[in-house]
Amino acid sequence: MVKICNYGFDESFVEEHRDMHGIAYTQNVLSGRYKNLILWYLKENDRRFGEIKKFLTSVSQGSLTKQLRELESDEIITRTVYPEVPPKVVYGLSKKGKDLMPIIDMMEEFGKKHGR
Amino acid sequence: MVKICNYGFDESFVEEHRDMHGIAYTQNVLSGRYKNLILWYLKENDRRFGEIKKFLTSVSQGSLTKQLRELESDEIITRTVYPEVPPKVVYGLSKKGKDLMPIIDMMEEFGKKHGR
DNA sequence: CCGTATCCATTTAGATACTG
DNA sequence: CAGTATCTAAATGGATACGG
Repeated sequence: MVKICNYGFDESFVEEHRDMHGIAYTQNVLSGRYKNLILWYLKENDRRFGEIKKFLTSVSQGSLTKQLRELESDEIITRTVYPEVPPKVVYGLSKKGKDLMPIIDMMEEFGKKHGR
Repeated sequence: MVKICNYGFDESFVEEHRDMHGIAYTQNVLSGRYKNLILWYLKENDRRFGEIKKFLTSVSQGSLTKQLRELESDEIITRTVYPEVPPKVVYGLSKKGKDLMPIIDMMEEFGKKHGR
C-alpha cells in the first residue's frame, strides 16, 4: 500500500473515507510501542531524555529516540536543547499534544476499569 | 521481553508502574492496523464480515479475521453466527466495546482538528 | 548526556489457495 | 459467505558500537 499523509492509508482509501479521516490520523499519531506512556509521563512535567529512558525501564535507546522523533515530527511534543556540556535535552507537550491529553486520560480510565 | 497480560509489558514493568497499568491495557486493546476503524464502523450498526471487508477496501481477508478475533477475545466486540447456508456472521459492540466509544469519538475529533 | 548507525529478531499484515 | 492455512513482505523494536 502506498502511504500518503504519513498515516498509513493510501490516497483512494482516504478519498473514499473522508468521514473517518480523523480517526486514522489520530491512530497513526499514537501508534508506537511507548508513545502513550511517554505522553502520560510528559503530562505532569517536562522531562529529560534520560528520565524518560529510566522511566520506561525496558526501552532501548534507539527505539526511544525513534519514538520521540516521530512525536516531534507530528508536533505532539517539543524538544529543547540546552547547549551545555554535557548536553541537556528536555521534552515537553506542545499545544497539540495537550489537546491529546483527554484521550490519554480516558484510555487510562478505560484500562483501570476493564484491564485485569 | 516476556509478555504477560497480553499487552506487551513484562511483570516487573507492570509492577513498577501500577499507576499507568490502565493506559498500557487500552493501548494494547486498540493496537492493530484497522481496529479503530472497525470500531468506528460498528458504532452505528452491527455489521457482517463481508460488509466490514468491503468498507476497509484494502484489508486482506486473513488480516481482517485476525483483528476481529483479537477484538473478540478482548471482549470488545461480539460475534453472532446464524446457522444458515450460506453462513451469516454478524459483529457488534459489546458493553465493554461501547465503553470505548467516547475514546473513538475523541480520536475522531482530534484528527479532524489537527490532521492534514 | 544524548544521541546516530548498523544489524538482527520479532511482530504484523498482505497474497493466494482452499473449505464447510 | 466467511472463514483457515501457508507463505512471504514489510514494519517495528532491541542490541551493540561509536560520536559530538
